[in-house]
Amino acid sequence: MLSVEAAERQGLLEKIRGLVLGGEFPPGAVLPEAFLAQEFEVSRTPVREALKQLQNEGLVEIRPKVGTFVREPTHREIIELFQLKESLEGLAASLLARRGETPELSALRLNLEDSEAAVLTNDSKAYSRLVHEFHWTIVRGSDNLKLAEHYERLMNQLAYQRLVLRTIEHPGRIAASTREHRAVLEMIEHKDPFGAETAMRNHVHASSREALTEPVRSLRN
Amino acid sequence: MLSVEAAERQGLLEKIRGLVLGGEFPPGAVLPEAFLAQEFEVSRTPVREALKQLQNEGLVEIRPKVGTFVREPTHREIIELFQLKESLEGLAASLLARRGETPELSALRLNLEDSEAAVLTNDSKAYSRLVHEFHWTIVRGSDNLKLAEHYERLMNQLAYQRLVLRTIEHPGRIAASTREHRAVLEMIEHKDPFGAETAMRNHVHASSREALTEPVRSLRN
DNA sequence: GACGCGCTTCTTGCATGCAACATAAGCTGT
DNA sequence: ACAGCTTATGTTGCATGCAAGAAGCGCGTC
Repeated sequence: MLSVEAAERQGLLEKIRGLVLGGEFPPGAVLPEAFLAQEFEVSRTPVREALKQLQNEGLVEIRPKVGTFVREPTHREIIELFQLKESLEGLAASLLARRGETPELSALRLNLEDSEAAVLTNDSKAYSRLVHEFHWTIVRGSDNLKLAEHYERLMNQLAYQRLVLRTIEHPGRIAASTREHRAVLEMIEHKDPFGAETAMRNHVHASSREALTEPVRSLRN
Repeated sequence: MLSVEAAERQGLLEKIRGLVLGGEFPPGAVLPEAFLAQEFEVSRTPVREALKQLQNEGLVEIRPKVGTFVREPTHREIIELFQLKESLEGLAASLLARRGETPELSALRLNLEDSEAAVLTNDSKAYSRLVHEFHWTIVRGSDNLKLAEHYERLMNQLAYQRLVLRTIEHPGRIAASTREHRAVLEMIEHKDPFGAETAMRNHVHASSREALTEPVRSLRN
Protein backbone atom coordinates (compact mmCIF):
# COMPACT_ATOMS: atom_id res chain seq x y z
CA MET A 1 0.00 0.00 0.00
CA LEU A 2 1.36 3.38 -0.98
CA SER A 3 2.07 5.98 1.66
CA VAL A 4 0.12 8.67 -0.16
CA GLU A 5 -2.98 6.61 0.39
CA ALA A 6 -2.19 6.28 4.04
CA ALA A 7 -2.33 10.04 4.31
CA GLU A 8 -5.66 10.09 2.51
CA ARG A 9 -7.02 7.43 4.73
CA GLN A 10 -6.63 9.67 7.73
CA GLY A 11 -9.70 11.53 6.61
CA LEU A 12 -11.77 8.54 5.61
CA LEU A 13 -14.35 9.22 8.29
CA GLU A 14 -14.68 12.80 7.14
CA LYS A 15 -14.99 11.72 3.53
CA ILE A 16 -17.81 9.31 4.19
CA ARG A 17 -19.49 11.82 6.45
CA GLY A 18 -19.22 14.36 3.66
CA LEU A 19 -20.91 11.93 1.31
CA VAL A 20 -23.80 11.50 3.71
CA LEU A 21 -24.16 15.15 4.69
CA GLY A 22 -23.68 16.30 1.13
CA GLY A 23 -26.72 14.34 0.15
CA GLU A 24 -24.90 12.13 -2.32
CA PHE A 25 -26.83 9.27 -0.85
CA PRO A 26 -30.51 9.93 -0.30
CA PRO A 27 -31.80 9.27 3.20
CA GLY A 28 -32.82 5.68 3.54
CA ALA A 29 -30.32 4.50 0.97
CA VAL A 30 -27.91 1.74 1.80
CA LEU A 31 -24.19 2.31 2.12
CA PRO A 32 -22.56 -0.99 1.23
CA GLU A 33 -19.20 -1.43 2.86
CA ALA A 34 -17.79 -3.08 -0.24
CA PHE A 35 -18.74 -0.15 -2.42
CA LEU A 36 -17.18 2.43 -0.12
CA ALA A 37 -14.09 0.27 0.21
CA GLN A 38 -13.65 0.18 -3.53
CA GLU A 39 -14.53 3.84 -3.90
CA PHE A 40 -11.80 4.95 -1.51
CA GLU A 41 -9.40 2.16 -2.38
CA VAL A 42 -9.16 0.67 1.07
CA SER A 43 -10.37 -2.59 2.49
CA ARG A 44 -13.63 -3.06 4.31
CA THR A 45 -12.05 -2.92 7.76
CA PRO A 46 -11.36 0.82 7.96
CA VAL A 47 -14.67 1.49 6.25
CA ARG A 48 -16.43 -0.47 8.93
CA GLU A 49 -14.70 1.52 11.64
CA ALA A 50 -15.77 4.78 10.03
CA LEU A 51 -19.36 3.61 9.64
CA LYS A 52 -19.54 2.64 13.29
CA GLN A 53 -18.43 6.15 14.20
CA LEU A 54 -21.10 7.61 11.96
CA GLN A 55 -23.67 5.43 13.64
CA ASN A 56 -22.47 6.74 16.98
CA GLU A 57 -22.93 10.26 15.65
CA GLY A 58 -26.43 9.37 14.58
CA LEU A 59 -25.94 9.92 10.87
CA VAL A 60 -26.42 6.34 9.77
CA GLU A 61 -28.14 3.30 11.12
CA ILE A 62 -26.48 -0.10 11.01
CA ARG A 63 -29.01 -2.89 10.95
CA PRO A 64 -27.03 -5.98 11.93
CA LYS A 65 -26.55 -8.44 9.12
CA VAL A 66 -28.66 -6.30 6.86
CA GLY A 67 -26.83 -3.15 5.94
CA THR A 68 -26.02 0.46 6.72
CA PHE A 69 -28.64 3.07 5.92
CA VAL A 70 -28.51 6.84 5.76
CA ARG A 71 -30.57 8.11 8.61
CA GLU A 72 -32.60 11.29 8.46
CA PRO A 73 -33.43 12.93 11.78
CA THR A 74 -37.08 12.78 12.68
CA HIS A 75 -39.07 15.96 13.11
CA ARG A 76 -38.95 15.49 16.83
CA GLU A 77 -35.20 15.06 16.82
CA ILE A 78 -34.79 18.26 14.83
CA ILE A 79 -36.77 20.14 17.44
CA GLU A 80 -34.69 18.58 20.20
CA LEU A 81 -31.45 19.42 18.43
CA PHE A 82 -32.51 23.02 17.94
CA GLN A 83 -33.18 23.31 21.64
CA LEU A 84 -29.67 22.12 22.27
CA LYS A 85 -28.31 24.48 19.65
CA GLU A 86 -29.99 27.37 21.38
CA SER A 87 -28.47 26.42 24.70
CA LEU A 88 -24.96 25.80 23.41
CA GLU A 89 -24.77 28.92 21.30
CA GLY A 90 -26.15 30.92 24.19
CA LEU A 91 -23.35 29.59 26.33
CA ALA A 92 -20.83 30.43 23.64
CA ALA A 93 -22.03 34.01 23.34
CA SER A 94 -21.98 34.38 27.10
CA LEU A 95 -18.43 33.10 27.35
CA LEU A 96 -17.25 35.28 24.52
CA ALA A 97 -18.79 38.35 26.15
CA ARG A 98 -16.79 37.66 29.28
CA ARG A 99 -13.54 37.77 27.39
CA GLY A 100 -11.84 41.01 26.55
CA GLU A 101 -11.02 42.18 23.08
CA THR A 102 -10.33 39.08 21.03
CA PRO A 103 -9.52 38.42 17.37
CA GLU A 104 -12.97 36.90 17.08
CA LEU A 105 -14.57 40.22 17.93
CA SER A 106 -13.09 42.00 14.96
CA ALA A 107 -13.95 39.01 12.81
CA LEU A 108 -17.56 39.40 13.90
CA ARG A 109 -17.55 43.12 13.10
CA LEU A 110 -16.22 42.39 9.64
CA ASN A 111 -18.71 39.63 9.20
CA LEU A 112 -21.60 41.93 10.00
CA GLU A 113 -20.44 44.51 7.48
CA ASP A 114 -20.16 41.87 4.79
CA SER A 115 -23.50 40.42 5.78
CA GLU A 116 -25.23 43.76 5.47
CA ALA A 117 -23.62 44.23 2.09
CA ALA A 118 -24.86 40.79 1.08
CA VAL A 119 -28.36 41.72 2.21
CA LEU A 120 -28.33 44.82 0.02
CA THR A 121 -27.14 42.91 -3.01
CA ASN A 122 -29.43 39.96 -2.29
CA ASP A 123 -26.45 37.64 -2.48
CA SER A 124 -27.97 34.74 -0.62
CA LYS A 125 -25.07 32.45 -1.44
CA ALA A 126 -22.59 34.73 0.30
CA TYR A 127 -25.07 35.40 3.07
CA SER A 128 -25.45 31.73 3.83
CA ARG A 129 -21.70 31.39 4.15
CA LEU A 130 -21.48 34.46 6.37
CA VAL A 131 -24.17 33.21 8.72
CA HIS A 132 -22.37 29.93 9.11
CA GLU A 133 -19.14 31.80 9.77
CA PHE A 134 -20.78 34.13 12.30
CA HIS A 135 -22.07 31.31 14.45
CA TRP A 136 -18.85 29.33 14.28
CA THR A 137 -16.80 32.40 15.11
CA ILE A 138 -18.78 32.87 18.28
CA VAL A 139 -18.42 29.22 19.22
CA ARG A 140 -14.68 29.29 18.65
CA GLY A 141 -14.46 32.65 20.38
CA SER A 142 -15.92 31.10 23.51
CA ASP A 143 -12.47 29.60 23.99
CA ASN A 144 -14.05 26.36 25.10
CA LEU A 145 -12.83 23.48 22.99
CA LYS A 146 -15.21 20.93 24.46
CA LEU A 147 -18.09 23.21 23.65
CA ALA A 148 -16.85 23.45 20.08
CA GLU A 149 -16.60 19.67 19.87
CA HIS A 150 -20.11 19.08 21.11
CA TYR A 151 -21.37 21.86 18.88
CA GLU A 152 -19.80 20.30 15.82
CA ARG A 153 -21.32 16.96 16.67
CA LEU A 154 -24.68 18.61 17.15
CA MET A 155 -24.53 20.38 13.81
CA ASN A 156 -23.58 17.16 12.07
CA GLN A 157 -26.55 15.43 13.63
CA LEU A 158 -28.80 18.20 12.40
CA ALA A 159 -27.39 17.83 8.90
CA TYR A 160 -27.58 21.57 9.13
CA GLN A 161 -26.44 22.33 5.61
CA ARG A 162 -29.47 20.55 4.23
CA LEU A 163 -31.71 22.70 6.39
CA VAL A 164 -30.49 26.27 6.20
CA LEU A 165 -30.96 26.61 2.49
CA ARG A 166 -34.71 26.71 2.89
CA THR A 167 -34.81 29.36 5.61
CA ILE A 168 -32.65 31.73 3.62
CA GLU A 169 -35.36 32.01 1.03
CA HIS A 170 -37.96 33.29 3.46
CA PRO A 171 -38.58 36.92 2.56
CA GLY A 172 -37.50 39.34 5.22
CA ARG A 173 -35.80 36.66 7.23
CA ILE A 174 -32.28 37.58 6.26
CA ALA A 175 -32.81 41.21 7.20
CA ALA A 176 -34.22 40.20 10.57
CA SER A 177 -31.43 37.71 11.07
CA THR A 178 -28.82 40.37 10.42
CA ARG A 179 -30.46 42.69 12.96
CA GLU A 180 -30.33 39.88 15.49
CA HIS A 181 -26.68 39.27 14.73
CA ARG A 182 -25.98 42.93 15.35
CA ALA A 183 -27.82 42.78 18.67
CA VAL A 184 -25.71 39.81 19.71
CA LEU A 185 -22.50 41.54 18.73
CA GLU A 186 -23.44 44.69 20.62
CA MET A 187 -24.07 42.74 23.79
CA ILE A 188 -20.73 41.00 23.41
CA GLU A 189 -18.99 44.33 22.85
CA HIS A 190 -20.62 45.67 26.00
CA LYS A 191 -19.19 42.68 27.84
CA ASP A 192 -22.67 41.69 28.96
CA PRO A 193 -22.64 37.90 29.24
CA PHE A 194 -26.26 37.57 30.24
CA GLY A 195 -27.43 39.97 27.56
CA ALA A 196 -25.32 38.24 24.94
CA GLU A 197 -26.67 34.85 25.94
CA THR A 198 -30.23 36.09 25.81
CA ALA A 199 -29.76 37.79 22.45
CA MET A 200 -28.14 34.71 21.03
CA ARG A 201 -30.84 32.42 22.30
CA ASN A 202 -33.52 34.68 20.90
CA HIS A 203 -31.79 34.67 17.57
CA VAL A 204 -31.35 30.91 17.42
CA HIS A 205 -34.91 30.44 18.54
CA ALA A 206 -36.23 32.70 15.80
CA SER A 207 -34.12 31.02 13.16
CA SER A 208 -35.23 27.62 14.40
CA ARG A 209 -38.85 28.60 14.04
CA GLU A 210 -38.14 29.63 10.48
CA ALA A 211 -36.41 26.37 9.70
CA LEU A 212 -39.32 24.43 11.14
CA THR A 213 -42.12 26.30 9.44
CA GLU A 214 -41.71 24.24 6.30
CA PRO A 215 -42.23 20.55 6.79
CA VAL A 216 -39.35 18.17 6.73
CA ARG A 217 -39.13 16.35 3.45
CA SER A 218 -39.58 12.74 4.41
CA LEU A 219 -40.88 11.73 7.80
CA ARG A 220 -40.79 8.01 7.42
CA ASN A 221 -38.71 7.59 10.58
CA MET B 1 -18.34 -19.08 18.33
CA LEU B 2 -21.11 -19.63 20.82
CA SER B 3 -24.24 -17.54 20.65
CA VAL B 4 -24.08 -16.59 24.30
CA GLU B 5 -20.84 -14.82 23.59
CA ALA B 6 -22.43 -12.99 20.71
CA ALA B 7 -24.94 -11.54 23.14
CA GLU B 8 -22.17 -10.53 25.48
CA ARG B 9 -20.26 -8.90 22.69
CA GLN B 10 -23.09 -6.48 22.10
CA GLY B 11 -21.95 -4.61 25.15
CA LEU B 12 -18.24 -4.79 24.49
CA LEU B 13 -17.96 -1.04 24.15
CA GLU B 14 -19.73 -0.52 27.45
CA LYS B 15 -17.53 -3.11 29.13
CA ILE B 16 -14.31 -1.49 28.05
CA ARG B 17 -15.68 1.94 28.90
CA GLY B 18 -16.58 0.62 32.31
CA LEU B 19 -13.04 -0.62 32.77
CA VAL B 20 -11.69 2.82 31.97
CA LEU B 21 -14.23 4.84 33.93
CA GLY B 22 -14.07 2.44 36.85
CA GLY B 23 -10.43 3.20 37.21
CA GLU B 24 -9.31 -0.36 36.67
CA PHE B 25 -6.65 1.07 34.44
CA PRO B 26 -4.85 4.09 35.84
CA PRO B 27 -4.77 7.14 33.60
CA GLY B 28 -1.79 6.97 31.30
CA ALA B 29 -1.78 3.20 31.26
CA VAL B 30 -1.82 1.34 28.01
CA LEU B 31 -4.74 -0.76 26.87
CA PRO B 32 -3.28 -3.42 24.61
CA GLU B 33 -5.77 -4.69 22.07
CA ALA B 34 -4.50 -8.21 22.42
CA PHE B 35 -5.07 -8.23 26.16
CA LEU B 36 -8.62 -6.93 25.89
CA ALA B 37 -9.32 -9.40 23.11
CA GLN B 38 -8.22 -12.28 25.30
CA GLU B 39 -9.98 -10.86 28.34
CA PHE B 40 -13.35 -10.72 26.60
CA GLU B 41 -12.74 -13.75 24.39
CA VAL B 42 -13.10 -11.98 21.10
CA SER B 43 -10.63 -11.15 18.40
CA ARG B 44 -8.81 -7.88 18.05
CA THR B 45 -11.16 -6.54 15.39
CA PRO B 46 -14.19 -5.75 17.56
CA VAL B 47 -11.86 -4.52 20.29
CA ARG B 48 -10.34 -2.09 17.84
CA GLU B 49 -13.76 -0.81 16.86
CA ALA B 50 -14.66 -0.21 20.48
CA LEU B 51 -11.39 1.56 21.21
CA LYS B 52 -11.91 3.88 18.28
CA GLN B 53 -15.30 4.81 19.68
CA LEU B 54 -13.73 5.49 23.05
CA GLN B 55 -11.18 7.71 21.40
CA ASN B 56 -14.02 9.58 19.73
CA GLU B 57 -15.59 10.03 23.15
CA GLY B 58 -12.33 11.38 24.45
CA LEU B 59 -11.72 8.68 27.04
CA VAL B 60 -8.62 7.16 25.49
CA GLU B 61 -5.94 8.33 23.15
CA ILE B 62 -4.71 6.13 20.34
CA ARG B 63 -1.17 6.96 19.37
CA PRO B 64 -0.72 5.39 15.93
CA LYS B 65 1.59 2.43 15.88
CA VAL B 66 2.31 2.91 19.56
CA GLY B 67 -0.69 2.01 21.63
CA THR B 68 -3.91 3.05 23.31
CA PHE B 69 -3.65 5.05 26.52
CA VAL B 70 -6.19 5.97 29.14
CA ARG B 71 -6.68 9.66 28.89
CA GLU B 72 -7.39 11.87 31.87
CA PRO B 73 -9.05 15.19 31.16
CA THR B 74 -6.85 18.19 31.75
CA HIS B 75 -7.77 20.75 34.34
CA ARG B 76 -8.84 23.08 31.59
CA GLU B 77 -11.05 20.45 29.99
CA ILE B 78 -12.73 19.79 33.30
CA ILE B 79 -13.59 23.46 33.61
CA GLU B 80 -14.88 23.49 30.07
CA LEU B 81 -16.97 20.40 30.64
CA PHE B 82 -18.48 21.83 33.79
CA GLN B 83 -19.51 24.92 31.86
CA LEU B 84 -21.26 22.64 29.40
CA LYS B 85 -22.83 20.66 32.22
CA GLU B 86 -24.22 23.84 33.69
CA SER B 87 -25.76 24.81 30.38
CA LEU B 88 -27.22 21.41 29.55
CA GLU B 89 -28.68 20.78 32.99
CA GLY B 90 -30.10 24.29 32.98
CA LEU B 91 -31.83 23.50 29.73
CA ALA B 92 -33.11 20.22 31.15
CA ALA B 93 -34.57 21.90 34.22
CA SER B 94 -36.17 24.56 32.06
CA LEU B 95 -37.78 21.99 29.79
CA LEU B 96 -39.01 19.91 32.68
CA ALA B 97 -40.56 22.97 34.28
CA ARG B 98 -42.54 23.60 31.11
CA ARG B 99 -44.10 20.18 31.27
CA GLY B 100 -47.07 19.45 33.47
CA GLU B 101 -47.17 16.88 36.21
CA THR B 102 -44.86 14.09 35.14
CA PRO B 103 -43.69 10.84 36.73
CA GLU B 104 -40.29 12.48 37.06
CA LEU B 105 -41.73 15.13 39.37
CA SER B 106 -42.83 12.65 41.98
CA ALA B 107 -39.54 10.84 41.58
CA LEU B 108 -37.79 14.09 42.41
CA ARG B 109 -39.96 14.67 45.48
CA LEU B 110 -39.17 11.20 46.72
CA ASN B 111 -35.52 11.72 45.96
CA LEU B 112 -35.42 14.88 48.04
CA GLU B 113 -37.00 13.16 51.02
CA ASP B 114 -34.50 10.34 50.81
CA SER B 115 -31.67 12.79 50.36
CA GLU B 116 -32.62 14.73 53.46
CA ALA B 117 -32.79 11.50 55.38
CA ALA B 118 -29.35 10.58 54.11
CA VAL B 119 -28.05 13.96 55.24
CA LEU B 120 -29.35 13.39 58.75
CA THR B 121 -27.82 9.94 58.99
CA ASN B 122 -24.60 11.07 57.27
CA ASP B 123 -24.98 8.25 54.77
CA SER B 124 -22.71 9.68 52.10
CA LYS B 125 -22.83 6.49 50.06
CA ALA B 126 -26.58 6.72 49.65
CA TYR B 127 -26.36 10.46 49.20
CA SER B 128 -23.95 10.13 46.32
CA ARG B 129 -26.31 7.76 44.58
CA LEU B 130 -29.28 10.05 45.17
CA VAL B 131 -27.50 13.09 43.75
CA HIS B 132 -26.66 11.16 40.65
CA GLU B 133 -30.26 10.03 40.37
CA PHE B 134 -31.59 13.55 40.92
CA HIS B 135 -29.65 15.01 38.06
CA TRP B 136 -30.42 12.18 35.70
CA THR B 137 -34.09 12.31 36.56
CA ILE B 138 -34.20 15.95 35.54
CA VAL B 139 -32.35 15.25 32.31
CA ARG B 140 -34.68 12.39 31.44
CA GLY B 141 -37.65 14.43 32.54
CA SER B 142 -36.77 17.08 29.99
CA ASP B 143 -38.22 14.65 27.46
CA ASN B 144 -35.42 15.50 25.05
CA LEU B 145 -33.59 12.36 24.01
CA LYS B 146 -30.85 14.19 22.14
CA LEU B 147 -30.15 16.24 25.24
CA ALA B 148 -29.88 13.04 27.24
CA GLU B 149 -27.47 11.58 24.69
CA HIS B 150 -25.19 14.59 24.72
CA TYR B 151 -25.41 14.74 28.49
CA GLU B 152 -24.35 11.13 28.84
CA ARG B 153 -21.44 11.71 26.53
CA LEU B 154 -20.47 14.76 28.53
CA MET B 155 -20.58 12.91 31.82
CA ASN B 156 -18.46 10.12 30.41
CA GLN B 157 -15.89 12.65 29.26
CA LEU B 158 -15.82 14.12 32.73
CA ALA B 159 -15.28 10.68 34.22
CA TYR B 160 -17.72 12.10 36.70
CA GLN B 161 -17.75 9.17 39.08
CA ARG B 162 -14.09 9.69 39.80
CA LEU B 163 -14.75 13.30 40.68
CA VAL B 164 -17.85 13.46 42.83
CA LEU B 165 -16.47 11.33 45.60
CA ARG B 166 -14.19 14.12 46.72
CA THR B 167 -16.81 16.85 46.85
CA ILE B 168 -19.12 14.76 48.98
CA GLU B 169 -16.61 14.87 51.78
CA HIS B 170 -16.58 18.65 51.99
CA PRO B 171 -18.22 19.57 55.30
CA GLY B 172 -21.48 21.39 54.84
CA ARG B 173 -21.56 20.82 51.12
CA ILE B 174 -24.15 18.08 51.17
CA ALA B 175 -26.53 20.19 53.24
CA ALA B 176 -26.11 23.13 50.89
CA SER B 177 -26.48 20.85 47.90
CA THR B 178 -29.75 19.49 49.21
CA ARG B 179 -31.07 23.00 49.75
CA GLU B 180 -30.21 23.81 46.16
CA HIS B 181 -31.96 20.68 44.97
CA ARG B 182 -35.05 21.76 46.84
CA ALA B 183 -34.89 25.20 45.24
CA VAL B 184 -34.71 23.61 41.81
CA LEU B 185 -37.61 21.33 42.51
CA GLU B 186 -39.75 24.19 43.78
CA MET B 187 -39.16 26.18 40.65
CA ILE B 188 -40.09 23.20 38.54
CA GLU B 189 -43.23 22.66 40.57
CA HIS B 190 -44.14 26.30 40.04
CA LYS B 191 -43.75 25.71 36.31
CA ASP B 192 -41.20 28.50 36.14
CA PRO B 193 -38.81 27.52 33.33
CA PHE B 194 -36.55 30.52 33.73
CA GLY B 195 -36.40 30.16 37.50
CA ALA B 196 -35.74 26.46 37.24
CA GLU B 197 -32.96 27.02 34.75
CA THR B 198 -31.38 29.67 36.93
CA ALA B 199 -31.64 27.57 40.08
CA MET B 200 -30.18 24.59 38.31
CA ARG B 201 -27.32 26.55 36.86
CA ASN B 202 -26.54 28.06 40.23
CA HIS B 203 -26.54 24.62 41.75
CA VAL B 204 -24.28 23.10 39.12
CA HIS B 205 -22.00 26.09 39.31
CA ALA B 206 -21.66 25.78 43.08
CA SER B 207 -21.02 22.06 42.89
CA SER B 208 -18.47 22.61 40.13
CA ARG B 209 -16.59 25.06 42.29
CA GLU B 210 -16.50 22.47 45.05
CA ALA B 211 -15.22 19.80 42.70
CA LEU B 212 -12.51 22.10 41.46
CA THR B 213 -11.27 23.36 44.82
CA GLU B 214 -9.08 20.30 45.27
CA PRO B 215 -6.44 19.87 42.62
CA VAL B 216 -6.79 17.21 40.00
CA ARG B 217 -4.59 14.27 40.70
CA SER B 218 -2.24 14.14 37.76
CA LEU B 219 -1.93 17.01 35.35
CA ARG B 220 0.62 15.59 33.03
CA ASN B 221 -1.53 16.25 29.97
C1' DG C 1 32.04 6.95 31.35
C1' DA C 2 28.98 8.83 27.91
C1' DC C 3 27.12 9.15 23.49
C1' DG C 4 25.36 7.37 19.16
C1' DC C 5 23.84 3.73 16.14
C1' DG C 6 21.59 -0.52 14.80
C1' DC C 7 18.65 -4.18 16.03
C1' DT C 8 15.10 -6.53 18.41
C1' DT C 9 10.56 -6.61 19.96
C1' DC C 10 6.15 -5.04 20.72
C1' DT C 11 2.49 -2.58 19.15
C1' DT C 12 -0.99 -1.17 15.86
C1' DG C 13 -3.06 -0.92 10.75
C1' DC C 14 -4.96 -3.21 7.22
C1' DA C 15 -6.28 -6.94 3.92
C1' DT C 16 -8.52 -11.00 3.30
C1' DG C 17 -11.18 -15.32 4.09
C1' DC C 18 -14.94 -17.55 5.97
C1' DA C 19 -19.19 -18.11 8.45
C1' DA C 20 -23.77 -16.53 9.85
C1' DC C 21 -27.80 -14.38 9.05
C1' DA C 22 -31.56 -11.72 6.75
C1' DT C 23 -34.05 -11.12 2.70
C1' DA C 24 -36.24 -12.34 -1.37
C1' DA C 25 -37.08 -15.19 -5.18
C1' DG C 26 -38.57 -19.62 -6.91
C1' DC C 27 -40.77 -23.92 -6.43
C1' DT C 28 -44.06 -27.24 -5.11
C1' DG C 29 -48.23 -28.95 -3.42
C1' DT C 30 -52.95 -28.11 -2.68
C1' DA D 1 -54.13 -19.07 -7.90
C1' DC D 2 -52.15 -19.03 -3.46
C1' DA D 3 -49.71 -20.37 0.70
C1' DG D 4 -45.80 -22.35 2.68
C1' DC D 5 -41.26 -23.90 2.24
C1' DT D 6 -36.81 -24.23 0.29
C1' DT D 7 -33.01 -22.24 -1.73
C1' DA D 8 -30.05 -18.64 -3.54
C1' DT D 9 -27.83 -14.32 -2.89
C1' DG D 10 -26.15 -10.40 -0.80
C1' DT D 11 -24.79 -8.35 3.20
C1' DT D 12 -22.44 -7.88 7.57
C1' DG D 13 -19.44 -9.91 11.71
C1' DC D 14 -15.39 -11.67 13.03
C1' DA D 15 -10.86 -14.17 13.03
C1' DT D 16 -6.45 -14.28 11.41
C1' DG D 17 -2.12 -13.22 8.82
C1' DC D 18 1.18 -10.06 7.55
C1' DA D 19 3.54 -5.70 7.16
C1' DA D 20 5.07 -1.24 8.93
C1' DG D 21 6.43 1.69 12.36
C1' DA D 22 8.00 3.14 17.16
C1' DA D 23 10.35 2.55 21.40
C1' DG D 24 13.75 0.49 24.08
C1' DC D 25 17.93 -2.24 24.58
C1' DG D 26 22.58 -3.42 23.86
C1' DC D 27 26.75 -2.90 21.71
C1' DG D 28 30.49 -0.50 19.93
C1' DT D 29 33.11 3.58 19.72
C1' DC D 30 35.07 7.90 21.14
